[in-house]
Amino acid sequence: MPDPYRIWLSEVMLQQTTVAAVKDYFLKFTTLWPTVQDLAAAEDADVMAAWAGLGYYARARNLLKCARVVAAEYMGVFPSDRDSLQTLPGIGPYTSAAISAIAFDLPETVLDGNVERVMARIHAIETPLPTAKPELMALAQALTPLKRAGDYAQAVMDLGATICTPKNPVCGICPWRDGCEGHATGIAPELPRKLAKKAKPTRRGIAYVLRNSNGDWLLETRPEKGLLGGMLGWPGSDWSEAPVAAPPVSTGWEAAGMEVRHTFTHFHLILEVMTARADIDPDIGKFVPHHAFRPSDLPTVMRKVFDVAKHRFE
DNA sequence: CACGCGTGGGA
DNA sequence: TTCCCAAGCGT
Repeated sequence: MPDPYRIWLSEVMLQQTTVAAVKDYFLKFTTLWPTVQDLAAAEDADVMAAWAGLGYYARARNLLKCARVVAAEYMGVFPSDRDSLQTLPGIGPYTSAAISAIAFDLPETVLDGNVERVMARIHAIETPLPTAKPELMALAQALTPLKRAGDYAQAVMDLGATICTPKNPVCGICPWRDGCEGHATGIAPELPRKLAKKAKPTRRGIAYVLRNSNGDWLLETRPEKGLLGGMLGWPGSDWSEAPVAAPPVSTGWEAAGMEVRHTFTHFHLILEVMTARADIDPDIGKFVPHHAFRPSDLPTVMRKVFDVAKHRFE
């Protein structure tokens, strides 16, 4: 049997994330924390730092919560049934089915974006997502085998990731081409249809990068909830149309000269970067010693700020 | 239940 | 440059 801990970890990392992006993180996590008990015993800050750059940071917070529940209430043994799995933090309909099927060989139907796309195409479903989801689930259930449902699920997901791709599907080499109604009618590449998305607004903000005379960096741990929750970051203004400057100390701030641009799920952000050196005790955050500071512990937008600011201290 | 929540890569 | 995403979940 595959190690349920590793299946769970990989499935959570793969939520809305490509295999290429996950690979190194999976190796890092399994090296640092080989078992769910090891992960459960880890420091929050270490787990968040190890997750930095992978995005959707609520996944990391829930990952740790889940590990601690499994360690404390399940004696370190993951449950095998969907219903129990789905009560755990960060495990929803997709992940519970994937763990049941892949780790425990139970005949659960795994429905992710790949399976939705493959089902929509082979059955030529023109109903747009998310409306079509229940229909696609029923079609996926009808095809799920009683044996090796996990292998089957991974095969369909691999098909969706490599051949039945969102754009430019390679129908010429597809093993399901003959039975594919979408291919027969020539609309496969357009499926699944989706409702139009909202445009992303642009917000602005100011980030403050402060070092003291020891070379330590002023950073804050962001609140648990919300954007970049629980992650390290530079103190700054709010992010809005008209940000209100809020430097952590009153001193001679200088603009770094280059803006940082970053796009989140639902808005574009343009950050002005201000830098200063001062030994004033700040109200916000705390100085991280020079030797303990690793830019790789920061979420990507904060690492971009560092990349712009660091030249000011050379 | 619609929305908030990251990132890097490809077209 | 800009847009589209990719193995979803929580609220």
